[in-house]
This record gives sequence, structure tokens and C-alpha cells, in this order.
Amino acid sequence: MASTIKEIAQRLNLSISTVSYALNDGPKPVSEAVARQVKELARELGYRPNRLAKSLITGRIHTIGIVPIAAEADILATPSSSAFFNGAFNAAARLRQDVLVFTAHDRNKPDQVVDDILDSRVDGVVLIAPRLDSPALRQIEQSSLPYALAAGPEGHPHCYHVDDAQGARAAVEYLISLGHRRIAHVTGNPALGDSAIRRDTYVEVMRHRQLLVPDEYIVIGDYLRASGYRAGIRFAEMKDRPTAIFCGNDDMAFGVMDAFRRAGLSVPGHVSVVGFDDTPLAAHEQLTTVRQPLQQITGDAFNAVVNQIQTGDRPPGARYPALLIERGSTAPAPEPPFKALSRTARRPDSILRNAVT
Amino acid sequence: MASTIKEIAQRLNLSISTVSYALNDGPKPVSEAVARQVKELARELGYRPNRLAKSLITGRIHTIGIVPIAAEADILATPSSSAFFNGAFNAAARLRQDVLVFTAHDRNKPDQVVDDILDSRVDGVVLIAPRLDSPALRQIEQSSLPYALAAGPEGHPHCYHVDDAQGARAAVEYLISLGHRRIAHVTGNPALGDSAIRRDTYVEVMRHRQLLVPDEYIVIGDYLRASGYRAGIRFAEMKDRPTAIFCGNDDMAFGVMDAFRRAGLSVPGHVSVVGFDDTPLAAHEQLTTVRQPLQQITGDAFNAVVNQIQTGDRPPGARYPALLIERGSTAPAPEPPFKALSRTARRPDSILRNAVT
DNA sequence: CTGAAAGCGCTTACAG
DNA sequence: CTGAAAGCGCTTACAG
Repeated sequence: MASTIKEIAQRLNLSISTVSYALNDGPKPVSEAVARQVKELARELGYRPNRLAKSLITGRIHTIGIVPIAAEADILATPSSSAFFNGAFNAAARLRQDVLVFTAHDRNKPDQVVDDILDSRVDGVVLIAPRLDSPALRQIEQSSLPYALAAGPEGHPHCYHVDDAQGARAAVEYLISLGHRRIAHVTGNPALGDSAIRRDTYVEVMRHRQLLVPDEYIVIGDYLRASGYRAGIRFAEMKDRPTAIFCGNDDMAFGVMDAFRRAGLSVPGHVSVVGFDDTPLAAHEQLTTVRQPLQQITGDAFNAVVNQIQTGDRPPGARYPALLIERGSTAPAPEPPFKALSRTARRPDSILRNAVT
Repeated sequence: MASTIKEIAQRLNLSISTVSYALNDGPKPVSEAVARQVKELARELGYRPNRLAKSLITGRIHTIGIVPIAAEADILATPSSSAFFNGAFNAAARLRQDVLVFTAHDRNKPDQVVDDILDSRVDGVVLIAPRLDSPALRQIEQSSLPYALAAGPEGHPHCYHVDDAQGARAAVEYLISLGHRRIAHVTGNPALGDSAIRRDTYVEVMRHRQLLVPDEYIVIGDYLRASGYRAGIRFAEMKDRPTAIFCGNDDMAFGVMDAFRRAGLSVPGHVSVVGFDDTPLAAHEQLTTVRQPLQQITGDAFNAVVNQIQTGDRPPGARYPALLIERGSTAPAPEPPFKALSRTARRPDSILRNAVT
């Protein structure tokens, strides 16, 4: 079907080496006349070099894999995941790399994903939000494939991520500084690495401030708006209804707000809500949230992987500061039960007030 | 670095053919004992078959390309593009295909993209919203690579797309039925195929109803919210300010609404606004809009390409009906100038009123 | 400047 | 059941 250098060589009575040299302008010199002849015939025949064959020899295919390791479907379901992917795509375009998205995640055969990744079709990979205990991560670490983590958890040397602990702490401390004591939390998808840190930090800060964390105050979500809505319904119906909710991301925060409002409760009148990410809708909905530089994180991870391929230097990883953006979804607690305590709580260091964007 | 069947063969004193047969359970039989031996050593060595080498022979690589043909950056900038990609990714996961996203679009070398696509790293491609006059499309048509268009324009046999003309007509007729006569339009990115049809249909309906379309009533946007905002500012300042705006997509409609509101004009009090797509935010913002099944369109296109690879049947294409969703951003015209005319205008056939989702 | 040859890592007829 | 050989489409030392 498609023509090959062999065909060109035969038609021109040349060797395939000469054709290859002519087509690639090297590495050996070729006479002007022959080069012209070869290139012309190649164009006529609609010749396209087979990159597979070339890559088999060179060992490079100029393609980086992106692996949403925990996702089973709808990997672009949330604005934040779209932003993560977009950051990687932009970096790819700048570096003239293509992106192979590994979508086939079979829960029953986790090894299959890794087989897929390590079968030489990519020069490196960016893993999105893996857990440190993920078997896939371990296998990739053991391979020689260049990789970096994006939006993964603390504590991995090649990870690019927001300071989840700092961000979560800022959110919870901020709520405490407003006088809230009954503060609940909706977690993200527990299969994702960042989710656990935000939850653990929430628990830690609460304990440290000697505030109670009843089991029912931690509801497991999945980063989707609907899970926030379900959590909000549960919170709204509690006897000891929380006066503030720290949500693992913005989408769930929107769901929580929907649920409370539908229950006839006002935000922030009856309940304060804080999100995480600062997606575009957050400004629009006046959601107080923790901002992270979504696009930059995956972009930097992508660049670092390509850099390792070129220079051998392993991705140094990076931690990006989180910034609490104060908007209209939070307000002082309805009735601060312990004024003394609420005075002692420090306000977090960096707060951006009434941010429009 | 990575081990090969050659290495396994040498260590076990077998031929590479036998190793291959053992590893693949065929196509030739191998004795139980040998098979076990081979598989065990393969596991020990961490052997991974090189898919490039295999694909070079089989001609299949189980990967489909996605080409956002007109995009130069931020290919996931809008909710609708995220939905398009998500639909393709979901289809890929179901069919166990990987997805290669072609991000490297050099405006100066449009042919490079095609070279990239046709160099045998994908078994087929889905082109997102190409124009029919795009040179890249022509080259792909001339190649033997299976392909389909998604969200492309009318009139291509392998295209999966909403009925843009019907959708645009529904939007404009609806505004006319509300008594509007000064109706303006913000186009999408002119490099995208769907954009031109929506604009042409707007012009056609206006002409047919004998309504004027001054040049200034058509503002060229790019599907991004900011371009809608800029268009909105221009409209708001016009002497003959339009009383209704039909926007090429939802994001630009939000921008238009922002601009009008910032100018102290109310939506829908002073101006009615209609979008296109029905992205999640539309319900939230009470935007009247034209719904299209974003995820299904790319999903079906993807399935059709894979089907062609397997059966040889070319993608039959499909046109999906558009549905006007009536919400709060539209209202009767402030002062219908020609009552007679506004009575004659029919309301479009299918309208879904006050849709929540 | 040109060519014959080896090889990238596999698959698969063709022999035994 | 096992092996020697050809070949997928290229690149690149090695000779001339």
C-alpha cells in the first residue's frame, strides 16, 4: 500500500542506503542529482517514512505517555483533570512530542496497564495522581523508563504537586479562625494520591486544635460533583450539623452547596464551604477555595520527563505553594461556642481576598 | 536494557521461533515443559515484548489518533472540547485501544501534521472539527488510513456531527418568535468547520425573515469566553444595539452576558442571549442554548474508525438532532417593532422548556 | 559519492 | 514438537 525506500531504490536502481541518505540528508553525502531524483520520486509516490521501523533502530519515538492511573472512565470529567491534561498537551506541543493517552484500565488486570506502558511505544510517561502504594508505580520505578508523577502525593522524588498539606491546613485553619468548630470533610477519590493527604491534614489540624472529628464528619467522595451533593445531603440532615465543610475539590464543593441550598440552608449563612483547585467556575460561584497551578504542574512534569530523555537528569520534582482564595462561600460561624479558642487560632499565612479570577 | 526473545532463546538453548510460540501460545504448538520454562524465565527477566517490532510485522498497533486539526494550543480549553475528548477516551477504553493525541501543530508547516499522522503509528484517526477545505483533510482522504470526522461540517460522508444548520435555525427562529428583529451573532473559530455553518444559517434565516444583518452584527470569535466578552462590549456600545445575540457556543455566550451586565444592561431584560452546546455551566447560568450530544459524537466516530479497521466498512457518518433548551437568558423583545412579522414567525419544532440539566 | 551487509525485535511460512 | 530462514522498513557502521 504505502511505498517504501526499497521501492524507491528499485525504481531508481539505487541501494536502499543511498535512498535513506538522500531522504535524510545524511549521515553520508549523496550527489545533488541523485538526491533530487530520490526526493522527487518520493513525493510522487507519496512516500512516508515508517516511524515504527525507524524507532525500532533509534530507540526514540518522540512520544510521551500520560497515564491517569486511577481513572477507569471519564478521565476528563472534571475541570481540574481537563486542566491537568491541557497543561501536558501544551508542553507536548512546545517540545514537538506527541502524547499517548493510556485509557485502557482494567481493574481486574492492573498489570496489563503496565505491560502496555512498558512495551516501547513511549519514551517516557507522566503518571497522574498515583498512590505511592500503587503496584503500577512500583513496576514503572523498577523499569528504566523515564517518568514523573503529576499531582501525586508528597514524598516521591519525581513528583510535581501542590503542597496539599499546606493547602488543606490553610483551609481548615481559616475556617477555625472564623470561629467554626464543627468542621466536616468530603474526601476525593481514595484511589488518588492527593486525596489522602488532604484528609489526613484535615484530621491533624482538627486534633491539634482539639476539635472533634466524629466518623460521620468524613464522607468519602470521588471528586465528582454528584458525590459532593450526596455528602451535602448527609451533612444537612445530621443532628450535629457541621457549620463548615472543607471539600477535597471545587466540584464536590459545588455539590455540597447545591445540597445545602436545596435543603433550605444558606451558604455561607448556615454553612461555610471551602473547595480545592480554584477551577474557573469557583470565581463565578464565589467559592472560597485553595488554588493550585493545575496546568503548570503537569506541564513541568512533562518537560522534566523529556529533559531526562535528552540529558539523563532525572526529574527533580517540585512542590507548588497553595494559595487560599477567600470568596463569598465562607463566613464567621453562626455561634462560636468557644470564643477563647477561636481567638487563639491563627489565620493562615497567605490569603488572597475577594479574588475575581 | 530490556530483555528480548533472543536473550531468552540463548539462555534456554532454544530458537527464537520456539520462544515466540511459547510466549504467544501459538501459532505453533510447544511442549508443556518448554512453554513453562520460557514463561518463567521471561518473568524473571522482566521481559516485555516490543510492540513496535510486532506492529512492524502485523501492521496493527491498536492505537487511534485524535487530531484537533485547527487547534494550536489549549485544546482542552473549553468544556465542549473536554467533552469531545472524553467521549473518544471512553470509547477507546471500551475497545481497548490507546489514543495518540497529535498536539504538534505548526501553523507554518501544516503538512508536518499529516506526515506525523500517516507515519504508521496509528491504525486510524478521528479528526476533530476540520474544515472541508483543509489541506490536511484532503491528504488523509487520499491516503488509505481509516478516518472519521467528529464535529465537522455538513457534507462529508464520514462525519459525525450535530445538525448545525437545524440547531442554528432553531435558535434564530426562536429569537424571532420572541419578537426580536435586531439579532446579532458571534461566530466560533473560523478555522473550525462547524463555525461557518452556524453563521451561514444565521444569515440565511435572517434574510428569509427579511431582517437586516448589518456587517457589525457578525463578530468573529474563537469559541473562548474572552472573545464573547469582547463581542459583547462591541454590541453593548452600538447605536442600533441588538436586542438578541445568537452565540456560536456557550462559553462565548457567558462572555457576552458578562459584558452586557458589566455595561449595566440586564439579560434577558435588555438583551436575550442564546448559546450552543449545552455544557454543564449552561444549566447553572440559566442559559438558553442548543444542545448537542458532545460525548456521543466523538464516541461514535471513534467506534466507527475501529470498526473500519476490523471489518473494512467505512464510517457511515451520522447527524444528530440539535435540541433548543429554553432557559432564563431569553425573553420577548423589549419593543417588537413589527408586530405583524413577529406573529408570522413560527416557533421552532422542538423546544425543551426550563430544563434543569 | 555509492553499495552490500548487518541488525533493531519480532512473526510466520517453510522444512524437518 | 523444534529450528533455520526470510522478512517487516528502516539506519548505519563497514567497505569500496
